[in-house]
Amino acid sequence: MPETMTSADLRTRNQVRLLRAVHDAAAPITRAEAARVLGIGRNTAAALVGELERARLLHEVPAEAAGRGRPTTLLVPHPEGPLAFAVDFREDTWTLASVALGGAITELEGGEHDRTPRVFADLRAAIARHATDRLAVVGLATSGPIRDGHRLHISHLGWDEVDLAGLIGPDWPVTVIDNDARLAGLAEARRGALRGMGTAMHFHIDFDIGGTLLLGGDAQRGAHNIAGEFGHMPLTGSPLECMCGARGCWSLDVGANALVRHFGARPGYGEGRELAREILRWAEDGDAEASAAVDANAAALGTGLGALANALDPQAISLSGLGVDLIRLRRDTIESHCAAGLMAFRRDEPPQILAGTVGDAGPLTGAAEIAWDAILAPDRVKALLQGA
Amino acid sequence: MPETMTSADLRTRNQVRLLRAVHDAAAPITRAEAARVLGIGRNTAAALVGELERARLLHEVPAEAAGRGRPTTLLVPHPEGPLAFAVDFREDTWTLASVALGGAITELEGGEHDRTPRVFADLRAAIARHATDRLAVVGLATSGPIRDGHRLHISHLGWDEVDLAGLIGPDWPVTVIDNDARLAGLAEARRGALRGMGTAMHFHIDFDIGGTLLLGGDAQRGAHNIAGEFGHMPLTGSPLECMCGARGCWSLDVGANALVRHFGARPGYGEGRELAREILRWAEDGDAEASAAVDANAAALGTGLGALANALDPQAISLSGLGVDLIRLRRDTIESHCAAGLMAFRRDEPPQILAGTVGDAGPLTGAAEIAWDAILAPDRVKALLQGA
DNA sequence: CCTGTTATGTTCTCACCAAGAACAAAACCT
DNA sequence: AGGTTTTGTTCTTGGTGAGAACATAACAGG
Repeated sequence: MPETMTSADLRTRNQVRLLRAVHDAAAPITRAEAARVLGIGRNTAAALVGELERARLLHEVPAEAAGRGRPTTLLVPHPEGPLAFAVDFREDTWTLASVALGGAITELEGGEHDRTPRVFADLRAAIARHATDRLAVVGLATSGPIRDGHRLHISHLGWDEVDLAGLIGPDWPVTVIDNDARLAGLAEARRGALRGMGTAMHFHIDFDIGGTLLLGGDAQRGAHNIAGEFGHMPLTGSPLECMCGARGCWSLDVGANALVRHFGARPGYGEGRELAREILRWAEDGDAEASAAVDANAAALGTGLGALANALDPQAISLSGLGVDLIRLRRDTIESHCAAGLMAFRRDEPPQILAGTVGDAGPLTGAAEIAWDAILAPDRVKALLQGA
Repeated sequence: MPETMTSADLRTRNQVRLLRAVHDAAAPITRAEAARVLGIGRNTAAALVGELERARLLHEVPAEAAGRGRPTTLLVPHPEGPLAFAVDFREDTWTLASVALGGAITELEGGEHDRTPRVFADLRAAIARHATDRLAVVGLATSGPIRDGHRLHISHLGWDEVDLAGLIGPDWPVTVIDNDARLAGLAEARRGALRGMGTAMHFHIDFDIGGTLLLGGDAQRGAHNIAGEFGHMPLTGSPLECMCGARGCWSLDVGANALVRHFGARPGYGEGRELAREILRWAEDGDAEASAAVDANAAALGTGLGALANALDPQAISLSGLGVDLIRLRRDTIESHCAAGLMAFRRDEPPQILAGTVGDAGPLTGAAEIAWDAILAPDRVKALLQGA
């Protein structure tokens, strides 16, 4: 919302709030319910919805009566309304999906790629194959930090400061981009295990640890858009040098690389992920060596979480990727090491440690969220309303 | 601002914005200037100011003409308008000050105390001595975490979970309270070295390290109001056990306790602070032993800052307390160790490390800010306007 | 000293907004 | 079948900021 507000902006503001209420709700809400939630009168709600319907942003369908009272309507996405596309761009695959208001995801297409920036041309082509005039914004999840929003750095693809302006050109639809770990956290905050929490954290554990601090349902980005490298803090006393250039990083003790290193394999960004999964399976089957590796991983994970909880005081911490397995296999180890790292006075109220509920769809879901954030920006909604 | 807004709330919103513009400005602004800043018309500004003047929130005084054009008025605090009182409650002294809109501080009284919660009765009495009906809100800075906003824990006074409800009773004026390190950071963000920065951090280095993450000019509080214990993360590999209950805390290597420990003195919360200052002086005078202690302190400080910058990506980091001396004496050591702890790709754009400019007045200034935040809350402003 | 320029204050009209009251409608309950 | 409950609809009303037109008070320059 623009700082300055005229009485006309007030209307836009309430319409955005209404759209957000529809988008954020777990299930479709009725018009009367929306009026109650927003604290506005039924008459005003009717007027707002009417305009939004004409602008093809909302659609009213009869709601089956529930109890007494005159039947109302359900607020659902307009069948000809704007759509967000979401792209989950991974190590060697990508997925393109279409996402309606409310967050319903329809997978459109997937593909593999050759790990070169040429893949962006493929993505553009895939988007073009499915795009209609309903496509409003593309949200893209990628790994690696995206400095200042356009300088992409994906170390395991060997992409060093690739300029997104050269990849996402003027022929693209409006595109917003962020990194996968942050978007996975955003997805948990908006639609998953962290919903409704004022202060929370999320960590995605893959080769190493990426994460984000979530405040009021929004992911923090930092001054240069590269916040969230919690894995590169020296929290567990490792003596090793990290690929990132620092020493003793938490990620050296947690994640696929750390698991693999326990088995003497040289950690890197090749088959490490498969081997790590195997190690987890071996540990589950009782293999002693594998169990020790998983124990160490879980312990280091817990230690780091405790340290971070001291500093940032999250209500809960959710995990995705290998973190889900570690919770399943070693919750006690994680929690006891977390508690040991907590300041004593915090131990009676430790952060909840949760497995993410959005799961593998985290980056895609998060990408959809930032795309819809862009669509539901006041200025854009205002333009859509005026155009109609 | 309430989520729900009627057209009347719009007026309040703009009046709050106007008051904030006056409060936040470095120097008094004119009415025409305020209109430009807020993006409203001169007519609207005149109406808003008129109501605020009647409500004794603002006062207009003729501005000496600067260049051409019809002379305008300066917006200054109303001579009979509300005042905030700010209290800086320290280890064994306290200071009470009165703060007008705009942030001008008038020290009223100071005192010593016996380190027992009885001091709160003294504070209440001091406030009563100076209070008039202009007193609106008291802001109080204390050390130690304040869990859930009311459970006070000051380890070096031996206060363990003292309930503020028993100390700040219903006979007190409206009082807001927060801890000194966080408020010092808030002061830097609002009126000091961090002004205008979207993401920044502040650390107050005393016996140990307290700090806060500052986002958009506001200090983060966490889920239980106990965020900011950055000093209790194991960032520098210390093998020692910390008084907090964890192990290896950063604070074991940085701050007065760490300096004192270098000299074989048992760190605690007694004369440590004086000895630490002496060590700094000896180091300045060239004493080798003291220099080594200061070197180690500065190195550990830098290492920790680098780690935190990886995670949170602040634009700048400001320091207060001993941190100011460490910057003065060992900026290079701090910066080189910070750089070594940074991920390599961050090193060409490291966080600025700044000495705080609010200085010793940080907690008091921050306490005044949270008090004025409470006064300038939309609901309160609305009530004041209606009462007039 | 007079006149034009410039920035601001002031007044008035206007489009717009949400609240609220009163009434209508459509379901359920007994 | 009639009362109850919830929501939709309509109309009036008080309030808000924008914008245009004009007034005012300083300065600058001849």
